[in-house]
Amino acid sequence: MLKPTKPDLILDGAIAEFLERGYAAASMDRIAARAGVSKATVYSHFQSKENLFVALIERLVKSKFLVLLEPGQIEAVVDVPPDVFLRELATKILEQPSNDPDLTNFMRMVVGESGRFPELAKAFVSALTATGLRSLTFYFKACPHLEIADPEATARVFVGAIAHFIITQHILYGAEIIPMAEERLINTLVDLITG
Amino acid sequence: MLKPTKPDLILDGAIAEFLERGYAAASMDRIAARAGVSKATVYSHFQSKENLFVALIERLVKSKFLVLLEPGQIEAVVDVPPDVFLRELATKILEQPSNDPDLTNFMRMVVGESGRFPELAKAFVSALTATGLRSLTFYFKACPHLEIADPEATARVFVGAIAHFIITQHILYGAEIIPMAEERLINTLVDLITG
DNA sequence: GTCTATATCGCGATAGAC
DNA sequence: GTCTATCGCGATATAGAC
Repeated sequence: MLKPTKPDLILDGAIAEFLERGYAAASMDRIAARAGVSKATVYSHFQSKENLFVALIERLVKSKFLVLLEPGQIEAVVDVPPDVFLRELATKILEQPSNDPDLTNFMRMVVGESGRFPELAKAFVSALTATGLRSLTFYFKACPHLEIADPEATARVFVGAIAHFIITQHILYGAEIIPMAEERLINTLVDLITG
Repeated sequence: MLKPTKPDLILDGAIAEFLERGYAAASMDRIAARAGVSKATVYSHFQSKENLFVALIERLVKSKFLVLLEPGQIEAVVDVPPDVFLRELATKILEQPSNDPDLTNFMRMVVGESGRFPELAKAFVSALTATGLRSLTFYFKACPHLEIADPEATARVFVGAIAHFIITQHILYGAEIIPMAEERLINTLVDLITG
């Protein structure tokens, strides 16, 4: 499509503005300017700043950052050795912040606004965390020779260790304070789970 | 002391305001009102909103939330069985959000403002995450019969799994979407590490 | 539908009396 | 040191022409 619709232009401008400044500091004037439309046009499509923000985050949750773990990916690889599969999975997740720098600011905003926008936080958990945990739990159950007593809790440990590593190292700039090679985390995690 | 100083009154008011609304939406008028002083008095002690915010977060990082893991605590218990010790440690950390509800909003704010206040994020990582990891790494090294190949990375897994559980369940309201008893995480984590 | 122009308000920060 | 009163600005949101 050569001519994107105005709402799409507005949402694109809003992404940049909100991700850069956060909800409260984002300006509807700047969003309109970035989109190349007037402020009145923004308000004719989204009735308020809060409406625009909610529509935006829901769009981001549903489309842009859903690639992390697609349900179909895991079921197809039950024949690969578990340590190889888990190592690849961990590597792929840890690469995400480098592949899409927006992801870092997006997580900052979801966490930062979770107290004032609980529904958005829940949408994030449902779409990303819950989906990933469900897939990984399914995989652990499908690998009976791993003898995992509690597949669901084991998935929490795996995802939690990796997600917190990303939060600490990249989002909170811990890489400059307590650096650690990703391989060490991956090796330790895979060894713990596959024995 | 019967009469708290003005700066302390101001900081107390600022805590509530910033934790409730976040940096950008916090109002210097409301902070002054909460502290029971005039706005000019606030500016005479802290030259700007940003200065006040930085002073506040540094105070919170250094004092209020440092109780999580004191360095002296771990060294004294090398004779307790590791599984018992790790279980108690995990339980204590997981209880923190209930013991101090401010902790939840504090973590929301540190993560949410980390892009615009990187130094505060680093102060948080240095004071809390790094301290906790250092203590736990020391403990793992002092338990040679656990045969931990990489104590530092193992500490990351332990702390990361628990911290991410808190973030998902409490900060992002995941408890309503993907509930899980804390015991299951603790059991799984301790079993993985102590074999 | 989209624009320009404006209404209304609260913000961070300060001047000046006491 | 602390107050009252205020400045200048940019915010969200809207009215009305086209």
